[in-house]
Order: sequence, then structure tokens, then C-alpha cells
Amino acid sequence: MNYWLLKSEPDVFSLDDLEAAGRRGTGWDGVRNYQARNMLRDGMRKGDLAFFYHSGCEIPGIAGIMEVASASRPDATQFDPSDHHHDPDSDPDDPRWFLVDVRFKRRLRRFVSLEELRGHRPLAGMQLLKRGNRLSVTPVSKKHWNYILKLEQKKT
DNA sequence: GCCAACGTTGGC
DNA sequence: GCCAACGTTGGC
Repeated sequence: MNYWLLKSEPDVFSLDDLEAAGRRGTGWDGVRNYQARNMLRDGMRKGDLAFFYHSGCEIPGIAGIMEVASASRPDATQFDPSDHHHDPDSDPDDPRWFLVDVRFKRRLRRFVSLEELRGHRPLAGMQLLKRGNRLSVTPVSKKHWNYILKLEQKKT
């Protein structure tokens, strides 16, 4: 099993929205970056776990945990002209963009902010914390994953 | 293949 | 709103 971190702007799609989607979950659509696409398409497996990270908001950070609920499949929004993520250059016979289904697992016991993550030297290697990182899908090592789960338990 | 111009992300 | 960092595009 592998671990991941997926970013979303809570104004667009938040952990609450994912929880509201229930057991069926939802497709993690709209990823339009090749590196992120490759991880979605080739790296993620059903049963993997991922942190739900809130970006582009007042206090960015990790809000919860979700589960990868399917293998990757083509992202239908790329073929929908009315969709913001429409890609007219993508060939239906050879789709360019993929998604996985995700489902809500749980909220963290407390929100762990980006600022807090940056304060922990053992997490320094996390791709999320590297300078200039903008990838919306990044792998998380087991070591970092477990460290954050311990952080979650700590009182502030 | 290089690189300038432009677009996007995302923290601050 | 600003801006650093990075990705993409397209002319050459």
C-alpha cells in the first residue's frame, strides 16, 4: 500500500464535500499536470490512503484522510466542452487525463497546518514542503505518513 | 533544442 | 493583490 497527499481548494471541493459524497466517494477530476497525472494513472492503487490537503485558503494544511477507491480511469471532464477542465486536444481513443475515485475515510483529530508541518525537521524531505512545489498529487513516505499521524495526536 | 513569453499555482 | 516558482507553448 502506498500513501499520497492530494491538494484541493476548499472553496472548490473540501473535505466536507468529500464526506458528503459518502461511501460512493467521487472522482478526483480536473488534474491537468503531467507529473500529477502520471502518479494518478500509474502509481495509485485501490486501497491506498491519501491526506486531504486544503490549499489556496486562509490556513493551508491537512484536514483529513481519504481512501483510493478505484484504479485509475480516464477523466470524463476532459471531453466535456462545458467543463472548466475541458481539453479539446485530448483524443477519446487515447485520453490524456486520468483520475481515481476517492472516498472519505476520516477527519484528522485536529487540523495540521502547513506552518506546523514546516516546523518539524523529520518532515523536511516531504515533497509538499520542498521549495516551489506546486504538484497537486504527491507521494508520502510511510515514515512521513506515520509521523503526521503521531503529530495529529499531540495537543497544541 | 533553446528560450522568451505567458499561464497557473499557491503561500503570504 | 503580490510574486516566486514552475509548466507549457511556440518561434526560431
